[in-house]
Order: sequence, then C-alpha cells, then structure tokens
Amino acid sequence: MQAPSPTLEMVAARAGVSKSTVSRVVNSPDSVPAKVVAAVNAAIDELGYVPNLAARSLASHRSRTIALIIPEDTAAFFTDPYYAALVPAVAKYLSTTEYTLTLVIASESEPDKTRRHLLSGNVDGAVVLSHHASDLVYVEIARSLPTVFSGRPPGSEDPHTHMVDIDNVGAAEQATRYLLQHGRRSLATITGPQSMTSALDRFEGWMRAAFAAGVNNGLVEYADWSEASGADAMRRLLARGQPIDGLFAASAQIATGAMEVLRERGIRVPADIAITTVDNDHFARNASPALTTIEQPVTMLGATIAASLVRLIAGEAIGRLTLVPTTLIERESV
Amino acid sequence: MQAPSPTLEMVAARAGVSKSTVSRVVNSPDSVPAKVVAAVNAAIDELGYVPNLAARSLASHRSRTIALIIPEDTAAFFTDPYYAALVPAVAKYLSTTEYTLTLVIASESEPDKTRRHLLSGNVDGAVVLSHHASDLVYVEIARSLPTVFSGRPPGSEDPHTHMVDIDNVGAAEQATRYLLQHGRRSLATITGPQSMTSALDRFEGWMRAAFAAGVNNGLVEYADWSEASGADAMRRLLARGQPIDGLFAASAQIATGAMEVLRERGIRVPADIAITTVDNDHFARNASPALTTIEQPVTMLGATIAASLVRLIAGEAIGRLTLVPTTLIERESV
DNA sequence: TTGTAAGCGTTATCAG
DNA sequence: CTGATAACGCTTACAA
Repeated sequence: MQAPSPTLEMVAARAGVSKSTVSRVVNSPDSVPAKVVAAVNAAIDELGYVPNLAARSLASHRSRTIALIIPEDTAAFFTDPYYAALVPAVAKYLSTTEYTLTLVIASESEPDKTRRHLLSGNVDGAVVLSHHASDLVYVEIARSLPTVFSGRPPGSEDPHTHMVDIDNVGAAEQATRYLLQHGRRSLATITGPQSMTSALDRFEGWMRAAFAAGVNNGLVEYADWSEASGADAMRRLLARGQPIDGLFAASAQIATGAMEVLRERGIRVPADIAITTVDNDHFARNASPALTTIEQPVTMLGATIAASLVRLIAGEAIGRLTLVPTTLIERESV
Repeated sequence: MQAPSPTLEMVAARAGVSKSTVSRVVNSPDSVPAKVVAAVNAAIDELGYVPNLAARSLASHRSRTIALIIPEDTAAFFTDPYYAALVPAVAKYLSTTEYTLTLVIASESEPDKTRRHLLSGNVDGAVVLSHHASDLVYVEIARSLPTVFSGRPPGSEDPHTHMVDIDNVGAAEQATRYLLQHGRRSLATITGPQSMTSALDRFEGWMRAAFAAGVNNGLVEYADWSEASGADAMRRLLARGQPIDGLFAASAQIATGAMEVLRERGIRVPADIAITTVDNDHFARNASPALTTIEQPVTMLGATIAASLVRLIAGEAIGRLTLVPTTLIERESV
C-alpha cells in the first residue's frame, strides 16, 4: 500500500549531505550554495520526499495551521451568502501559502475546549468570522494568539485586535445619498441586530446622510439580516403610518424580505419606494426589480484577512483596522 | 503572554506518577485503576494540560486530522446550497470526535501537491465532496488513504471506494411517479451534467417511472445544476414543440430556472405544467409556487459521511455504499 | 499495574 | 558553509 514516506535522513543519504543541510535547503535555500540546493532538490524529487508536518511542528514550535473559527450554528452561517463566499476566499488565499486551514466550530457549550485548543500551540493563528457578544472570548484570545477578525467585534478597542472590514458608515452614507439624489426625502432604514457593529455603523451612515440633508424622521427598524426579519421590519415601518419614499436596507436579504411585503401591499418599487442596500449577492441580483447596492469585495476581503494574519504571524506590524473599498452598483430599485 | 503549556511530564510529576501512566489515562483510561485516573485527571485540570498534537502525531503516527477536499472553484462550490449545508454537517459531526477538519482545495493545476500532502501521513483520512472527471485521482488515493465520497464518483467500482449517497434513481422515480399520479402524461425532464452519476441516476429514475407508465417520449435536456442552465434547458424543451404537462427537474435550482422561462411564456405552474424536483433548499421553498420536492437529509448525509470515515480509519469494515433515505415533500408545484 | 527507555522526523544550537 | 547532537512532547514496547 502506502509507500513509507521517505525521511529527511534518506534524502540526506541520497544527496550525500547531512540532515541539517537538507533541512536548510527546505527551509532557507538562500543560506546554501546553489549547487548543493540543486543536488538536494534532485534527491527530494527522486524520492518524492514530503516533510512530516508533525515532526516539523514539534521541533519548530510552529504548526503552520490557521484556525477558521465559525459560530456554533454552522448551518445558518454557511447559508449566508456573505460567509459562504468569505470562507472559500480565505481558504484559497491560504492555499497559496505554507499554511493549512482548519475549521473550528466555536462551541458555546464548552468554550474552554476551543480556547484551550487554540492557545496550546496547535495553531499559529486564527480568523474569526462572526461577531456576537460571545466573541469577547476571541478578543481575549487575540491577546495571546495572532488573530484577525472580519468586521469589528464588540470590544475591538483592545490593541491586539486586528480587523479587516469595509467602511460600513461610508457605504451606508453613500447608499442613502443615492436615494436623496434621486429625489427621495422620506427615508426609512432597516438595519441589522444592534449587537453587531456593522449594523450599527450602517445605521449611522444612514443617519449622517439623512441629517446632512435635513430629512431624518426616525424611521428605523432592526432585523437580524434575514429575509423573514426584513419582512417583519418592513411591516412595522409601514404600520407607523408615516410616508416613506426611500428605504436603505442593511443587507440584500433584508431588502428582499421588505420587498415581499411591499409587493403584498401593492406598493411599487421604485415608483413608490426606492431601495438601496448592501451586498451584491444572489438576493440583490435576483430581486425584482434588481437591487441597487453597495458591493463588498468578498474575495478581496477574504484574501486580505488571510494575508494580514500571515503577516501578523510573521511578526510584522499591521494596522489594527484594514478597510477594503466598496463599490456602488446601480440597478433598478431606485 | 502565552503561559507555556504544561507538558505531560509536568502532569506526571504533579500526580506523582510516570509519563506513561498519564499517557495511559489520556488515551485509554480503562487500562488504569479508577483511583489513578482520578488523580491524574485532577492534575490535568489543575494545570490546564492540553496534549501537544504534533508530538502525539509524531509518536503515534496518527494525525487526528481529516481532510475535506473541495474543488478548485471554491466560490461556486459554497454557493450551492447543497454543499453549503453539507460542509458544516461534516464539520459538526467531527467536532464531537477527536478529529480536526482541514479544508484542502484540490488544485487542478498541481494535483500532485494535494496528492502528496494527503499521502504523506499528514491526514488520517479524507472526505471528497464533488465528483468530476478529475476525481479519478481520488479514487486512486482512496486505495492508500481511508476516504469517503459523497455520492458515487465515476470509477466507483474500485473496492476501496466508500460512498455515502441517497438513492438517486429511487428518488427520481418517486418524484416522477408523483407527477403521473396527478394525471400528468406528457413528461419531460431536465437533469444534471452527464459527467455526474447523480444526474445520470436521476435521469434513469425518471425513465423507469415513465417507461413503467408507458409514457416516455424522449423529452430530456441536460443542465449543470444552475438556475441559468435550467432556464436554457427549459427553452430547448419548449422549442421541441411537443406537449408537456409534467416536468421532473434534477435540482431545485434547475427547476427555478425553468419556472422563470415558463412564467415569461405565460405557462402556468402547476395548471399547465406540474413540476417535481430534488433538494429542499432555499430555491425549492421560495419558488412560487413552492416546489414539491424530494428532500435529501443533508445534515444526516454529512454526519454519515463523517461517521463512516471515522470507522474506516478505525479499521472497521463499512459497506462500500451507504444509502441515506429521502422524503417527499408536497407543495404547490403539482 | 506501573515505570524505563527508545524512538517518532524535524529543527536548532554550536562547533568545526 | 556544513555536520554532530541535543532537544521537541508524546507513545509504546518491554521490563519489572
């Protein structure tokens, strides 16, 4: 069966050098004369040598492994197009590095298990993707383990907290201004849960734009990013009886839910209510009318997260907050 | 910062026993008297000892790591609700075991890199999730590494190929019979790519039911599982000019695409054409009318895949093909 | 039932 | 620039 993997020692023998030399050409070829490098590499190829990760980790105290921490409710997590795109983006970037990605499910029930696993040298770094109250655990972990958060977790003031995010305030402001520019004055917004910074920031962006235009009227409702919750929020908004001719929804899923309600009530989009939102995903594209939205460059976000973490592990100083640019995509909902 | 992780040796000292004994209580508590187990565990807790994975792997020749192999086109992969649900299901099951899950992207460009990584003792087993021609590599790898495939890869006759799947033929047959039972006689089908066994099987199920009822008329088109391709296939079907009053679409995404075309043409569902499909996902639920479909128990599939692999690694004999039951969900599309 | 001691395959230190 | 040699932290015969 399994051809017993050749060891570094066998390569050394074959190339007529010592183990140390082979190790050197594998890890820092520059510190060895080109001739030797060539000879050793030849031996490596001939034997099909692959370094044993466990031995490497044990001796070097580096696991070459990065943990991707995802919330316990995995199914819901992957169902969100944003994360469904972000995870592979991180994975893809890492596949070009020496790091391996492991999926670790943050167990709410026994958080200490996760904590220990992460802090015991089994991983070199971590990526934390979703942020709820419980994520305070991770900002604490981040003090001892190189960690990059996607978005700004609550408690992100800690100097060890490194984050990659979009400018949520600016994005929301831009989306809201777009509504204003198209003549809408009675603006409402449905944002995400108040426990999440991105939701708060998008709300703030909406407020800023509204204030600047002098049209803020307190039409705010909260949802949990989902379609269903977006629909509920829209109903509550409508129930207030105030006029609305423009809506900024904090996610395309929310917008989609809201549009269902509008359709039921015979309210036309964009004729009666114009809508802008965030996320250029399946929901934004397939809504009818298709949604004018702020696109988050998910692939770039993922790559940036991964790249930042790799640098952090390498000991480089990286900014605490890296912002990735967004772009407005104009479609038919305004 | 990082409190230096206590070692097995420190635990031994604290508990007043030898390293071997500690190792024994960690790995096979049954082989040690209860009193000793208790004492050692106390020491472990007090010290917050966590075994060093690398050392363990190196000494035991077991990595306690399972690779989840996903196709290179990661974005498309996670976008498919089926895989988006399957991955977390596998992860979740494994989180209850001693195994850790690593994501490995099958690089089409340098397949040997993946191959080597897998075959060099860095992982104890692999889960292969998608099957295209290139997956022949994996049925070969499966000969030396415990591997479980979701679905039946081409080349699955190899005795080392272990698979977990639903009964695609039976499911399609049932879905098609449902159409017949509701009085439809002019049946068409849109199935998946001919390179995938599941698509072939679903087509066969449709054929069997149609033949049994004496109504087969050759109305078959192929799609690639996506909405867009489903729409195209529907157009081709319609272009044939033959009457159609029932359609079995091999996936809810295909069905959704097909329905868009029907809507454009003013063909009513189910009045003019009744539709059944497979997958109880977002697409099936949110189509209007909602789709009557065969549900694949994705969570169970994932758990079964993971459980099978764990047993395979343990050296247990498991059936080459494990079938997981499906259920018909009746909604408004028939 | 328990302890001793020899590895596991690397990296890293330190001479040469 | 290269080669011994000692870790790295654990498992596992083998002895006691």
